[in-house]
Amino acid sequence: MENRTQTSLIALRRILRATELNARTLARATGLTTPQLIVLEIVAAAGRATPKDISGKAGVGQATATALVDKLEARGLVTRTRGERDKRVVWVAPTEIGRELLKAAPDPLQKTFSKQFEALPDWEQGMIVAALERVGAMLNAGALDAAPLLDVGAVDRK
Amino acid sequence: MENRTQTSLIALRRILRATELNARTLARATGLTTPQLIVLEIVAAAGRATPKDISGKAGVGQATATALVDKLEARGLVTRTRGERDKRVVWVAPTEIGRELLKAAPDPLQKTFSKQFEALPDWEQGMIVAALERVGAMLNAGALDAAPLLDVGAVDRK
DNA sequence: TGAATTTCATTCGCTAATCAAATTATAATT
DNA sequence: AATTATAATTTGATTAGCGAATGAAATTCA
Repeated sequence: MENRTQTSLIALRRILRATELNARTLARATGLTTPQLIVLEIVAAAGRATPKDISGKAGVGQATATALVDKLEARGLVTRTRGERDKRVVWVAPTEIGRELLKAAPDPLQKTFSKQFEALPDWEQGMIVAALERVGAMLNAGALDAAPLLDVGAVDRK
Repeated sequence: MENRTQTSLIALRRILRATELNARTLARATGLTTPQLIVLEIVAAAGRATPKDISGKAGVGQATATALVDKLEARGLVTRTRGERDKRVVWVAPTEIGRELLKAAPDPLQKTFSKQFEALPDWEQGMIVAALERVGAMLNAGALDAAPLLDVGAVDRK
């Protein structure tokens, strides 16, 4: 593999690691787990959301979304309300406490990044945006590739 | 927040999302979960490793490392051997099957990325490397380099 | 209209990951 | 010899997540 490819992959991994660490820190700081926090953010950003919305945006199954909402509801961070028009749906909305929690625990990584990014000269900001978008496009291009299925052997059970 | 900052954050999220999807795809393809795959890669890259090594490199607790090694051992992908010199330690080493699994399941995301990256004109490659490193540095500015638990699944092999 | 189908949310049963604390065995130190 | 340190494991708990099944409501269609 070429040197530059290697270098770029390493750089990418550093970025991923930083975000992973950040997620854990944030989780500890708020007393919520990362998926719970994500759900709360989705709900707060949208004003209200159904479990189905949440499931789609958070990238988890509906059952999991329900379970996560359970946790948040138990902590008084969100409320559930049956839909008026369509009684099958449940609207999940943040409580005041939920909103305040998000406000009080702003993403430190995002903050750090924003601050530094905004201090960069114009040309460099442009370069970074272009590069990130390029990389994102490249990574998403492969998302549709079929997964090579391997015969790893039977799944063991005890 | 400025527009460009916003744009760059969105681009970053797209990258993260792609890697998450990739981890799941990979997990399905190999029949292993992401943490299991990471452990196998660590072990294979080093030739052999103790649970403590694994714990450090994967960024999980020792108990978790032991549990993950259990799974891999049950599937015949790694072996455990007591240390000769120091009988407290356990050396975890990949089996032939384990090595072959890794060889047969190259990271699809990494592959896609590499292929496209290498097709880029020289100046653009340079730009991307520079931008990624810049971003990595910015994100890591506050954080300590501690736990490299990556979704991307590949530990450097040179 | 009434029956079949679809759509949502939830529940249930199960597996995986993870940690902290306790335990066991071995090594090193005093 | 006794103490302390280190390595791995076991134990007990929580969280996340999936898939299948269930129930309720809306929609389609005959």
